[in-house]
Amino acid sequence: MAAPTGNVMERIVALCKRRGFIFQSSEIYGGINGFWDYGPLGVELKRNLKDAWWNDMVRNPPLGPGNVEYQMVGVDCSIIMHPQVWKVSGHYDLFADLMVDCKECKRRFRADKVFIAVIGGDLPQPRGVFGIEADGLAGALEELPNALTAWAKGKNEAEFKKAEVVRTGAEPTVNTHKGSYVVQVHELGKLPAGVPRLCANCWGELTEPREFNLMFQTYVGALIDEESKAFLRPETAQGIFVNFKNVTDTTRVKVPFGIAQVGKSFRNEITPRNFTFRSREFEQMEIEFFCHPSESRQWYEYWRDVRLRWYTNLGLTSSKLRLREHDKDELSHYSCGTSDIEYAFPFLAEGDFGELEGVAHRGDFDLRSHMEGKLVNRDGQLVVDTGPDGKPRWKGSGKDLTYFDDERKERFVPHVIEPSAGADRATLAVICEAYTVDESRPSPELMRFHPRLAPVKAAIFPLVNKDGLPEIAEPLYREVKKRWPAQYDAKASIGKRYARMDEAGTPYCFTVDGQTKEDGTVTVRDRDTGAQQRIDKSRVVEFLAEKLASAM
RNA sequence: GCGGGUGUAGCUCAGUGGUAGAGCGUCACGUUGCCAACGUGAAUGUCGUGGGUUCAAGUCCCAUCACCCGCUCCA
Repeated sequence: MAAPTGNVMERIVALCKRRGFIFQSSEIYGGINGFWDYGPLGVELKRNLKDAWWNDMVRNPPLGPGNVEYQMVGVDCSIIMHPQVWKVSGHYDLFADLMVDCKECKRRFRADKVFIAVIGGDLPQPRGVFGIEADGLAGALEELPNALTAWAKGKNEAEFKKAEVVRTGAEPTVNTHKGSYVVQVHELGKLPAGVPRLCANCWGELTEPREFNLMFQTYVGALIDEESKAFLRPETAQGIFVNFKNVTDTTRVKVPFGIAQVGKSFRNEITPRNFTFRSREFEQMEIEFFCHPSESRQWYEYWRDVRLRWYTNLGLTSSKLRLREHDKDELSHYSCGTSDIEYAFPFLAEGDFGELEGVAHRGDFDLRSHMEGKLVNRDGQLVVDTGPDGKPRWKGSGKDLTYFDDERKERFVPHVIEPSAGADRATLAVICEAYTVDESRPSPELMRFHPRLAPVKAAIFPLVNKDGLPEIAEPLYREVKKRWPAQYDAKASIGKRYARMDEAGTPYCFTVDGQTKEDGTVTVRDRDTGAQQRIDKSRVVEFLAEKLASAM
């Protein structure tokens, strides 16, 4: 076969299509943006990955810090939940961002991050107007001198090129060689009549603020009205939080313990891109780990390390993986620490990494929210978000989600560590990692999946499709496939059959040949090295069991 | 959402307004007897989709969808 052409990612996408790992959703109708299907090999691969996660994290998790045992249990929650869940969790407000676009430079801003400065605002005709991009009004005032300089230079406003900004009283003043002007800085949502919305980048005209809703909406019941509106979950985590009390009431788990869930989530991403990396429908593997507040830091560090190790154990090379601790200004308002586990996907620029999993220290934010109502950060304190009437903006359940620790004789709201992994992203990383081109091989393209993840574990071939060889190979195949996904192939040359298995990532091929008839041995061919050895055909299942077990 | 590029067989891609093509893959038969071997044959196309121009459109024009790249966005 000719050497593969095109860039690495294009070749990976082509192989995924060609061999049935991943197809575009609704392809015969032209596809649908942001949705993908797994084919026969892909579904096995992804299932193996999810099974590995469930086994390693839920059924048989590693020992905790100081070799303590802890409990892990699972749940499987509905995708559509009570709409109040999303209002209290903050998704409803956060996902409905107002955005503005610049009609000229085409940049997009969050409406609450754009401020309009009016110079000489006390005059009927302001001396100048420009936009400032900043986080909050205070930030906008801080940013004013830089924004003014940029505007003066960009719009060639000679008078203001060397202007000085001074703060006197409530409003800043701009001093130039010609005079001094009061500056008013307005929030975009509270612009006085007649003040234009201008871009903070090119000072062009901005659109009206427009709503971007990142949650998928649907209606529960046949009657479509505002009352019946509901949402497809944008994360699996909330199902765990709202079942916290159910789990502690019914399972005898004791803090520290974790609840895990694997399932689909939905987000109306603005720009789905990069193959399956950013999809609108995706699958998550999430753990919410509940612990005493005094131990939360050590559990956070524990999970961060456990999760990173899990990926390396499944064959992702450490040089392409990294753990990135979020900066303070990058943290969500509730988080006391977050690390991303990232992978150097081939579709990213050299040196860039894409998120596989976030491990977040969420404090008591989630359980408290579902007790008290939606929380906001006010001066470093998480308090219930209240409306103009002083009542909670979004009411919590009012249920007691505190935990009584019998050993400590103490009641508290557990802190939460959340390792939240993307099943599709991990699958994609595994595919990218496995994809190998070795021009020295007769079959240059192969998928070097970790044997535990390989969609097909073994292939059984008669060297030729006659001379009594199929009569030996077929029973062997039936024996193997009782335990693992296996394939039988009697067609084409032996080299072509090996090559097909290389592309599917099958780690071992067993070939029945003339010698098998004499001494009962078959050859085992190793995918990665091409090396062969002979073993007795009665040992094939044992051989595979050893190889697949040691691979864990 | 913006700008640029691409879209023809399962994959990779040729195709000058005038008959829809190649290589690989797939399937069958033969040969072969441990690494995409060889021979013979076969199947496979809404030329992304919808309009328009034209005697005639894969080719030109318009719209639209999808994918890739760059912005933007990603709680």
